[in-house]
Amino acid sequence: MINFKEVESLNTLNHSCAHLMAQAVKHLYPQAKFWVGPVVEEGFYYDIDLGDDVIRDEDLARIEKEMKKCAKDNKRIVRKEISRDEALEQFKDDPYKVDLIERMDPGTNISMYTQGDFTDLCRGPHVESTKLLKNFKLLKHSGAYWKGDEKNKVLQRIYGVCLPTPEELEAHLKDLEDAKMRDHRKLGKDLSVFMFSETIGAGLPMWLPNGFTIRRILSDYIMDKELAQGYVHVKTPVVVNTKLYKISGHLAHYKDDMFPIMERDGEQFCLRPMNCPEHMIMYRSTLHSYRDLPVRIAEIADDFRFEASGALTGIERSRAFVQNDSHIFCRPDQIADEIKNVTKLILDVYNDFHFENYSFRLSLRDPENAEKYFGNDELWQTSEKQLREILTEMNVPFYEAIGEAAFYGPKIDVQVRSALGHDVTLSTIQLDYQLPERFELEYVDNTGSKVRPVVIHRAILGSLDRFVAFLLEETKGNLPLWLAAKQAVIIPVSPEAHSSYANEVLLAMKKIGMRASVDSRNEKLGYRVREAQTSKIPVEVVVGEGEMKDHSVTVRRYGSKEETKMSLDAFLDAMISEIENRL
RNA sequence: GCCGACUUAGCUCAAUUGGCAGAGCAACUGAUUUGUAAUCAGUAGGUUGUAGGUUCGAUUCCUAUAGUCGGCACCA
Repeated sequence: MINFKEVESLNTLNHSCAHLMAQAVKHLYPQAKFWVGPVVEEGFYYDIDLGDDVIRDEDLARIEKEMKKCAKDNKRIVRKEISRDEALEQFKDDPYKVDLIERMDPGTNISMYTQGDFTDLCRGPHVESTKLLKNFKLLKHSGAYWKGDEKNKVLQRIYGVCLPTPEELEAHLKDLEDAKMRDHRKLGKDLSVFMFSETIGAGLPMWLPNGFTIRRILSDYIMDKELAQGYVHVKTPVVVNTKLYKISGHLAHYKDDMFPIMERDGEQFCLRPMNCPEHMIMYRSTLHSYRDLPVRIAEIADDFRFEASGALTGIERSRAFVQNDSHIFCRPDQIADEIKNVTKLILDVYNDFHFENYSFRLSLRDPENAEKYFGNDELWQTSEKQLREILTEMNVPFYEAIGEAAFYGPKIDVQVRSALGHDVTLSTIQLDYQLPERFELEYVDNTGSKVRPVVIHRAILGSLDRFVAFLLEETKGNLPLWLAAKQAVIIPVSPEAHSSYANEVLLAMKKIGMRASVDSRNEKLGYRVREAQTSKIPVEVVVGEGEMKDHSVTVRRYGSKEETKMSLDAFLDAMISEIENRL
């Protein structure tokens, strides 16, 4: 997908197109006042105050029409510089422009761009003339809080995209359409992976047999990896007494994101939004020697968060999900090694899934919002520095993001992009000095005194739900053999004559642990082949007269037209190898 | 939660200005016994998301509500 922000020529083109749109909007809505119109990865947008008016779907076509008119005029786009004071005077009736100008340094000149009857404050640069802006499309519109603060007025935001030629525009719009085809919500429905029901409730997914099979394979896979790395697995309850979250601080910091509290016999309970506090209690239940650390407690844990209704996105963000969670309790001198091991595990797992499109993000606190976070400045600076050094030392490329930290500590997140372009966190590693303090965790050091350990929170697959969402989108629903819910279908050419041999083949495949079935329905071969293909089943085995005679199979793989006849034994060996090597 | 939109058979979609709600696929029944992407015929399937209202009459107009979608905000 094109990144309009990073390609310089497209950046200029799209920013100029934002001005063209503003000009058209001004023609149609004379009361319009303009905030900012930046270029973003997907094109451009402009935030506009229309007074009491709002943009509706049908308005986009009207605005597009007016833009075409403005572009046809072929107006030159002219730059002019004025002083800050002159600018303040000229825009004194526009509170948005005044706000922008006042935040610039006194003494700096301010540039303005004019095209025909429209002038806007802008840093530029712009294209020469409006006639270069003919190949655009307004994509969507929405309300957007001024300055991103929900206490502020809702402005009207209109998104669009502009390309140099009609052909490129058409191709780009086609790409956007295609992306929708691999949206995990569509694939999940088409392939019967999961479902939602209005009667069950919004954001509460139900995993269908296919989906459950995939999840079971994933959780077995990750638990085996963890066992090999010295983790221990536990199970803790999803309903807990709220006093647990009073100690952890979640009740103060997180209550809005939790399901409502339940009361019975004078006690309060809640559905857990995460399981860290329970692991703290579990650690605290026994005495720990410095020799025994690190203790790595892991759980495939059901968690519940009352996500805002507008935030729900299939199984990518739901209200009930399962985390592949762990808490590592270690000595301060073990932090670096532990974080390195977790990072290595993440890279190892991503390699097994053949993921390539991900990036490491160092998530830091926003010092301007210090009250949102626990702990003192010095501790934050030390731990942020520590994570930065580890990533640098490991040669893992990363970027830094201010304001993305957890309230108790900085994080290393692994970010991926969904089919529709959302930036979501898959894996996470979090350094935490706060919970050990709040739960008064201890271990006995080599002098016999009690010392506080450090906690590292980490999730490799993140949540199994979100992981499956990403997996479906990355593979377009065409899962590798080891993960496919149904790995093979065996089709007897004639259900009557060849079913018994087909069942013999099935038995052999089941013996090597494969998930397969025989399709002996009273349908033509072509019909059954078609259904196997549209269900994206990786392996299709056809058996008829010939195969029966020499104990062989004819194999066709998903997405391929090639038919390969081989002995049953050779076929089984190939399957075993492919599954074991996770190809 | 906020702004905008959508919701018709199991699925994908139709239904002219308010006038008897349709199609394809799937399901079921029968015939057909199949060599790599849809064999033929028939049957059944709906309080048009839900609850109100306007009207002689509502899938269509209005109100509320639920769910979904696109953004915004949120996202340990």
